[in-house]
Amino acid sequence: MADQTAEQGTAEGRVPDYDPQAVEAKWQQRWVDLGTYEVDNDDPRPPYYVLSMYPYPSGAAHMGHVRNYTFGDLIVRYRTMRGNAVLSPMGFDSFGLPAENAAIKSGIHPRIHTDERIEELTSSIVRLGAVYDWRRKLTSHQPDYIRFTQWIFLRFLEHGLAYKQKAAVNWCPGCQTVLANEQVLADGTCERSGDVVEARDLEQWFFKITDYAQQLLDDLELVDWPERVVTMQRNWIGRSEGAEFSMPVVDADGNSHPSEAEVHVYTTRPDTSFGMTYAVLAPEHELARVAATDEQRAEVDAFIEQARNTSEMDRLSSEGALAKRGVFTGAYVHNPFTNQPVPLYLADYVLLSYGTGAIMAVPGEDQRDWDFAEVHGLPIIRTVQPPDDWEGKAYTGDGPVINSPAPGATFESLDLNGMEIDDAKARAIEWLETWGLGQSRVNYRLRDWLLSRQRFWGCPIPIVYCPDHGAVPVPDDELPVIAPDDVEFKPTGESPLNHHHGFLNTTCPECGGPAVRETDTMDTFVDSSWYFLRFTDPTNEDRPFDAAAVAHWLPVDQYIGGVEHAILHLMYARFFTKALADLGVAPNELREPFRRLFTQGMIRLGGEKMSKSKGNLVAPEEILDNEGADALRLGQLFVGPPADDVDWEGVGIQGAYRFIGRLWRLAHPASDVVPEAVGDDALVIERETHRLIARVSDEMERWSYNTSVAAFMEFTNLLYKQGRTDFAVDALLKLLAPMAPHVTAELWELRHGAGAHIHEQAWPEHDPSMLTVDSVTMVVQVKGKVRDRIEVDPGIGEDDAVEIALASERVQEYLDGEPRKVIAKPPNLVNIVP
RNA sequence: GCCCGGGUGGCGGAACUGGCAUACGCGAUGGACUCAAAAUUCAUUGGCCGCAAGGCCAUGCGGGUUCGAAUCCCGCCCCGGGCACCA
Repeated sequence: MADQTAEQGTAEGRVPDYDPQAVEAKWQQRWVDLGTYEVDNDDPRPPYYVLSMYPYPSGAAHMGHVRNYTFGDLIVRYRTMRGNAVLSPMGFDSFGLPAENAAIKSGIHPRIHTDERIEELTSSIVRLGAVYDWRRKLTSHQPDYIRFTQWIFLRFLEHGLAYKQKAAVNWCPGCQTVLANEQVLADGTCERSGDVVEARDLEQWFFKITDYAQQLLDDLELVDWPERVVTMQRNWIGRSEGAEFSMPVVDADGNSHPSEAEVHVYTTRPDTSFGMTYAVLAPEHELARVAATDEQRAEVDAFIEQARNTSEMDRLSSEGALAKRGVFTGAYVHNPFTNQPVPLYLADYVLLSYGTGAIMAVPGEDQRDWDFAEVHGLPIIRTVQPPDDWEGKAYTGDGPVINSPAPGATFESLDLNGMEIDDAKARAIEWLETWGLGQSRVNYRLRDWLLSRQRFWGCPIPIVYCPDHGAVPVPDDELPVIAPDDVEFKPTGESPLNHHHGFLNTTCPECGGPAVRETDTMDTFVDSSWYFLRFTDPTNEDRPFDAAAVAHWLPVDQYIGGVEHAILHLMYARFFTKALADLGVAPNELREPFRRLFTQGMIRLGGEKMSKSKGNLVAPEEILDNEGADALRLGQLFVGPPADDVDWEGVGIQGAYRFIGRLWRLAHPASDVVPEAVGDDALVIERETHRLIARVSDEMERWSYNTSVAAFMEFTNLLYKQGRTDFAVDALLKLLAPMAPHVTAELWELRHGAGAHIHEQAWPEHDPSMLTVDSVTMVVQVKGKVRDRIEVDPGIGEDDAVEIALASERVQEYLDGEPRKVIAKPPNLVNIVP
C-alpha cells in the first residue's frame, strides 16, 4: 500500500497522496513544541476565554466529544488568528459513580481506573487536533483541587450557605445514594440508573442556593444564551407571586381549637378567597395530627401512613380526579374573608415542600380543587365570571370578580365584585395586611441543593463529629481531607469510608478529644461548579484562584456543551460564581460565569440516541485511523447546523475526505492538476476570493459552519474549472485553517517554506470594492412566475430595468397589451402584472 | 394539558431582511482512465407531460395577506425536546 503511494507520487504531474496519519501526528507535536496555544495571564493581546464543558473521563472519545471539541477548537484557532490571547484549557470531571462501580466489580481502585480513562480520552482529544494549554490541566480528584473544593465548602459553611438538616430526601436504591431534586426525573426515577427513587429521612448537607433564587432569575438578563435554556432555568426557579395568610383552626361552629393552632396558607390567587370552600394540609404537615378530631383520628393516622409509604412515582401515576386522595380531619379553619368555617382536609396533592405546605382550596378556579371537591362532595363557588359559552369546570381565565362577597352575605368585610383579577389580587392583599392576617409573598420552586452522597469516589466533606462539639469544620491547614486507598468496595448503602477505621477515627479540632469524620462525599456537580475559575490560576497554592486572574479572563466568552446541562450544571455554576463573588473570593463584579453559551445538538444513529448502553456507537478512533482528524472534523461540521441533532448516517466522512484530497492536489506547490488562472479568469477568481472571505467571516460569527464547508467546496470546484492563483489558494487555506488545521498547516508550510505557520497568520480581510460585479442576472416575472432571466448592469435604473424586461420576447408572449402594474426592484427583479 | 423547536428531492441539508426553491455533499445512473478493480475524473439526477422548444405541479395539510410566500397571519396534522399535582 505504502509502496503504491510512493510510486504514484513520482508519476508525471502528480504529487504524493495526502497522508493524514503522518501529517496530523507531525502538526499535533508541532503545536505542543511551539506552545502555540499556551497563553499567560499577562499576555498583552485582548483576552478571550473559550471553554468546552470538561468531560467525565469515560475512555476514548465518542462522537459527542468530537462534536463538542471540534466547535471549541475551531473557535480557539479562529480567535487566535483574529488576534486574541485565547484561553483554552481542558480538564476532567473525574469523580463519579462509574469509576466506583467499576471498582466494586473489578477491585481496581477508582483512581487507577480513572487515570487510565483520562489517558485514553486525552489521546483521542489530541488526535482530533484540538489544542489546549495543557499546562492548565486539572482533574477533580487531584489533591490540590480537592483541597480547594473543601476550602470553598468551609467558606460557604461559615457564611450560612452550607448547612446540615434532616430531611426527606430522594434515595436511589440502584446508585445506593441520595440524589438532588435535579437528578430525579419527572416520573420519579433516577436520571442515572432509572431506578424508582424512594423517600428517606436522613441528615444531609445542603447548599443554600435558594438565597440566590431571585438573582439567579434576574441575572439571566445578563447572558447571551439560547432562549430555551434561559426558559428552562426560569421554569426551574419557578417564581410565583401571591399572598400568605393565617387561619385559626376551629370547630364546625367556629369555636377556637384548644391548641390555638393557625394554618398558614400560600396562594397565588388571593382574589378568589371568597370561593374557598375547604382548606388542605400536606399529609406530613405538623398540624395534621394536632388538628384531627378524635372521631377522625384513626382515619387521619391511616392516611398519613399511607401517604408516607406511597412513592413519588405512584403519587404521580395516579393522576386524575378520583385519585385526589385525601381525608377530612374533622377540624375546620376560619375563612376571614367570609367569616365562615370551612372544613380542613389532608390530601397528598399538597406538598409540604412548596409554599407553606397548606392551601386554601378554591374549586371554582382551580381544576385540582374542583376534582377533589367533586369526589368529597364539597361546595363549589365561582368567584370569576366565566364567558357565556364556558363549558369547562374550573375557570382560570380573566373576567370580572363575582360572589365576593356572595349576594346577601351578612359579613361584608371586603368587596371585590366587579373588579378585574389583578386589581382584586392587590385589594385582597391590602386587606389582609390592614387586618394583620397576612401579606404578599413571593415563592420559588427552587429548593436547596442536597450535596451529600453516600459514596466513596467523590470529594470528602471536611467535617468532624465530636461528642462534645458536634459538627466541627476541619481547619484550613489540614486540608485536603483525602480518602485512603486501602478500602473495600461494597455496595452497602454507606460509604466504604464508614468501615475504614484509620480514616473514620480522628480527633476533634476544637478539643483534641476522640471524634469521627464525616464519611459522605460531595455531589460531583460541586466539582464542576468552579473548575472554570481554577483554570485561570491553576497552580495557586494559597487560594482556589487569584481574583485578579479571574477578573482578567471571566466571564467565559464562549461556553460550549450539551443541552442536557441546561439546568443542573449551569444553575449550580452560576450560584457558585455569585456566592464566591459575594464572599470576596471571586471579583465582586463577576455576576455571571458564562457570557455566551452554545448548546450543541445530540448525535443519533438510526433515530436513537447514541450511547454505550444501546450499543450503537460509531468509534471516532476508527475514522482517525483511516480518513483522519480533518475529515472527521469537516464531516461533522458539514452535516448540519451545530445546534441541531444529527443522525450519524447523515455524516459524510467520505465526502469530506474526498474534498481534502481535492484541496491537496489543488494547493500543493508541486501539483499541476489545476493550472494557473490567467486573464479574465484570474480577475473573476480574485473577486470570488474576496466574496469567499466576506462570506466565511460572516458565517464564523453566526456559527453557520455547515454552509462554510459548502462554500469551501464550491470555491475549490471553481478553481478546478477556472484555474488557481496564489492569492486564492492562500486565502482558502487560511479560512479553512480553524476547521481543518492539519492539512492546511502542511500545505501552508509546503507553499511558504519550513517554519511558516498558518495558524499564526492573521485572518484574511476582504476588500469591499472587490465585491462589485460587472453584471447581474435580473429575473423577469409575469404575475410572480419566472419567465426570463436577463444579464443587466448592476447599477441599472428602474425605468431601464422595466424597459428591458418588457422588451423580452419571452415576456411578450404572456402580455396582452399594456401591463396593469409593474413592480421593479432593480437590478434583481421585475414583476409584471398583465 | 402548557411552553419551545422542527416538517423542503432517495438521504443530510441550503435559501441572512417575502423576490431565480432544491446551493453543497451523500447515494444512484452512465462515460473516460485501467487487463481488471480501487482511486481519480467528466456528465446526468424533484415529479409529470412533451421528439423538442417548452409547459404544468411540488417546501406536512387547509385557508388568508401580497404583484410575489418555504419565509408573514389564521386553523389543523405529524415528529422531537422541556415542564407538569408548585397552590
